[in-house]
Amino acid sequence: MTEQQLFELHANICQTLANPKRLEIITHLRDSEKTVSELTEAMQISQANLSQHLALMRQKGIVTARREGLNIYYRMSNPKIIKACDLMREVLLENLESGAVLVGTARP
Amino acid sequence: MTEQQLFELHANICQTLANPKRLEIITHLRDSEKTVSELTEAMQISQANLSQHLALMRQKGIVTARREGLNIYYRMSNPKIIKACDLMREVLLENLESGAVLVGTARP
DNA sequence: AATCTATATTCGAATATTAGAATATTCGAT
DNA sequence: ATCGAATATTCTAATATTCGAATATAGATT
Repeated sequence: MTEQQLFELHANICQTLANPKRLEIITHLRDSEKTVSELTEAMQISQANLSQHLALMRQKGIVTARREGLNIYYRMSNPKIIKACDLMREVLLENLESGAVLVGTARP
Repeated sequence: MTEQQLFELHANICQTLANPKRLEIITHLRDSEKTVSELTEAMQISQANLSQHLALMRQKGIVTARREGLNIYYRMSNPKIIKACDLMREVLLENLESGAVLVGTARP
């Protein structure tokens, strides 16, 4: 495992966090596991699209799933992810307060 | 500023970290500022491409730059970014040890 | 076994990102 | 003012991501 490969895997994790809906999923899973239905109801997103995001997060090891009857419960697989997100959010808020311009989703 | 907008800006920060070269830049800037030349020599990357990455990181508030004569020194704008990266790296290493499959840059 | 409910997968078009190539800018020295 | 060194920008083709639409699967219920 070269350092370059580690950077690539690390970038993969960041990439998985780099989506507003997935970040919202993470905040919903912050304190407790949730079913897909619960998430669908809590968010403004289609069930299919939510399932796509969850599949991606599963494959990257961000969340884990367990089935219970018809429902599938998702939870964060590692609380450090939440910590990392919190830190980035702090940075964001500090930058906003200091008047930095961070708008725009397209490449600047 | 709605919660949705915050998620988008947050995703923007994650997106900016979601590239192996940019993560490598961050590790090079971990302890001290560096000039573009120093970074170009330390990494396997063209000067033009490095400059592109630095511009993106500047615009997202990840790094800041100061000129001194011909050289431009870059440094991390907020140590919390480094902390967040460290946490994600820890998660990555833990996942690797537990045998998770996280390979592949393409969409899984 | 037929059916219903919850969830997942596949496909495709629109959009975004990446890195190389070429070129431009900025500053210091002569 | 011109030149050279350091850095930045623009353009572009290749590649990757996103989300809706349609469809598929797994388990419960009758």
